[in-house]
Amino acid sequence: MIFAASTVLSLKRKTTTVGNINGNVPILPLGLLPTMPSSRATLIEVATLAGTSKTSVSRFFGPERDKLSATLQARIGQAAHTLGYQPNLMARGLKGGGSRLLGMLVADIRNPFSVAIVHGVELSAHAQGYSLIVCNTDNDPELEQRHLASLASYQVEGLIVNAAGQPKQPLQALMGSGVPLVLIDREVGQIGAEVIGLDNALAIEMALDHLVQQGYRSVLYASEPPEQASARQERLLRFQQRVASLGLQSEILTCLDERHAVPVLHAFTSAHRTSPCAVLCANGNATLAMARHFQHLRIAMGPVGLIGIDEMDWCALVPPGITTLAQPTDAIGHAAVACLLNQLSRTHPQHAPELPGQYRHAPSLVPRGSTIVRWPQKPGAGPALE
Amino acid sequence: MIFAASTVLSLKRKTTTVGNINGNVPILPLGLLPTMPSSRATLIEVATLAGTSKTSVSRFFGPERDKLSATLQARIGQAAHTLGYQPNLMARGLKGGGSRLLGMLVADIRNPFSVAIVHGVELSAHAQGYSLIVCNTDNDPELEQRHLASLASYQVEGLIVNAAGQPKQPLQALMGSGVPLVLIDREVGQIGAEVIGLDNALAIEMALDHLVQQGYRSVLYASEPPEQASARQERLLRFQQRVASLGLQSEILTCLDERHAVPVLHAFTSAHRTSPCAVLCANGNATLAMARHFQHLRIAMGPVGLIGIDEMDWCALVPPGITTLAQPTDAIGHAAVACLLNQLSRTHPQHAPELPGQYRHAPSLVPRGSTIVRWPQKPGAGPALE
DNA sequence: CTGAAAGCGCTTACAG
DNA sequence: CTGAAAGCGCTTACAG
Repeated sequence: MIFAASTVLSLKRKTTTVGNINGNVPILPLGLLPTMPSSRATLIEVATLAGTSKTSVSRFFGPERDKLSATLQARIGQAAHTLGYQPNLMARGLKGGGSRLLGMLVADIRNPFSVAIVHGVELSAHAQGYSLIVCNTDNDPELEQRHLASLASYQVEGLIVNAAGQPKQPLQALMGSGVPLVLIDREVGQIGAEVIGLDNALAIEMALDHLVQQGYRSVLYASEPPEQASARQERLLRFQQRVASLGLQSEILTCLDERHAVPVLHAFTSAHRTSPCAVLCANGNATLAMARHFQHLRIAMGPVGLIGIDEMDWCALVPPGITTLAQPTDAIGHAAVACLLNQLSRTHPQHAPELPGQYRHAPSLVPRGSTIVRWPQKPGAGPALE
Repeated sequence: MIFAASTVLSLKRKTTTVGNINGNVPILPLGLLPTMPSSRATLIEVATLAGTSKTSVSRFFGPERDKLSATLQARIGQAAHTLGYQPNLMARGLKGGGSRLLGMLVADIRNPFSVAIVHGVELSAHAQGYSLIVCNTDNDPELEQRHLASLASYQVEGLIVNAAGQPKQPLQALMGSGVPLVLIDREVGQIGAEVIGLDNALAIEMALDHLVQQGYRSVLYASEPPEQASARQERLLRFQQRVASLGLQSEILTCLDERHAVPVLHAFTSAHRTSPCAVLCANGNATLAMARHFQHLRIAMGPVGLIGIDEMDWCALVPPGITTLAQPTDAIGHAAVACLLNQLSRTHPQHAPELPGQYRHAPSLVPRGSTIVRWPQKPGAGPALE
């Protein structure tokens, strides 16, 4: 009888045929396919094949296609097709046709929220005929500077920045040379660019109102260190204001490391046995960390409330479900692109000036078991800690 | 009384007037900063300021910098600095210096596994001086074709493709025109490009060995539909082989929708009350779906085993913790870039030919409560359903 | 060690 | 409606 021989990993890994294949790269059939074009077709080849000029071919692929006669259009289309021609966007960008590239700087690509925003931006950008270079800065200000320089090198037509540090100089330089800029979620100094993101004040209000409605009377606010990130600052500030005006007891935790946070959480819940207390997490990372700490301390969610900004796909899975405020990430991404293109349209008035959407977006409350409890009959009694 | 209002940040930021600001975009101070360069500096301006030729400036920013005298280098460096010069990579790419751009196609950017791979690729690419254009295809073959065309337009020097469909034609065309290509996780026809990813056979073996060791005697395999995705096929195939040779009872589920999967899961666990049974999930999506179904049916994890390929940050959070096989995503991303650059070095022998790492990577088992159970004393008895 | 010149693939006035 | 020509910012033989 096998009595839980846990953790015995038998990675026999011997010759599963799939060993490490070093050095010896298989030879690719590159030179072996003489029928393949050895390099991409160019404008001039299309022109020659179609029996016309470069100018006309260029027009065919630009906004002036209508000015070509039907027959010419047909010939060019035919030639381009048989050659598999794709305009070289780098060359186009060089001459003034615009690179049709947008750059995006993301502070932490492994954050699901960031990814959701990138996804929204990408959808919107592609819908407008732009491609997107995404650079992840891993919250490293130095790397951020390098990426910014690199994006400038690629002649991006616009920049969407979720700042890691405060790259005020480089951004100002870019704006000075006419590159439209929008910020996502975080401000950078007084740089005069639009910041698009969550309506942070509203989110905090919604969270606190919900907690109050559910009967919680004291709140521990859990956030990563707020310096440098304006969204965190806005949320924390509003929390402080609101908690005061609601007459709630409160405490603030700005370091989520287990060593620091677990004792704080423990002390907080212990101190508030006489009336229901809850934890409000400033973002997804905080929610993840605090959920772990709840588990570590075997604190039951619900009896001690837990609510967090940012919805994640596992929030419903952790019993009894974690209440969240979901950010409208697609809308935010869309607004960022719209705002960018709107700026672009000042320079290139041929594009219709799109209305930028709103800049501060309302979250939506997703109530779950972690904040929904039937308190014991006796009013004023502490939460059942089952 | 405010209980420990620690860390009171006085973020004055007073007008938190974060309402919906519609239409009315604030005017940017673009024209108001006459000291700013109205556009990016060019090679020729640097040359003029440094009192030298374009050629020398170009050399200064290329691999031939050493060939310039120390004084000339100093002068050029100085001039470039004061002008804030950044080489225009699009122009460089045009002439033959290489675009220094890599393209990456991702089937589903919202999948944490994909994001982790992108992150690894990005790290590695930047370390080698390349930038990365990431295009997400949302598993849409048509969109995939468009993105491929678009990447070609940007003259990427190499392509990393996590295929959504079977874009054999376009990829072959690209390879034909000399663009290095590596595939991630999924094959595309018999296209002759390296596939980099998990050692799927090994992963399945490790999962089954672990389950057997833990005393489970029958296994339900849960996967998204395997057509089109070679990794899914490889995993499924190995499961079938292995389960046969181990003499396990098994069942296969290839539709994870609640309507379809929940009854199957219910029937499976009901049919195997007499000996411990477990569910093996083919990837992170499957794990998420099946965890939901467990919850829906109130099946206790552990007594009914649950193990999945792909580690996710919440797996430890769902009690009693979900056992996973973590993919070494950074290594996979790194291998992809190395393989690409290795191909590139054939064409440009000045680069040292890097050794490609291995192509099939071993996962690592992360054992948790969902597969670790102390079975009841009586051997042969069913799992305790607490 | 340094530079004049040609050319990468495209766009855009300018002229028919 | 169509095309010849100049030029975008850079690199790279080729000559000194």
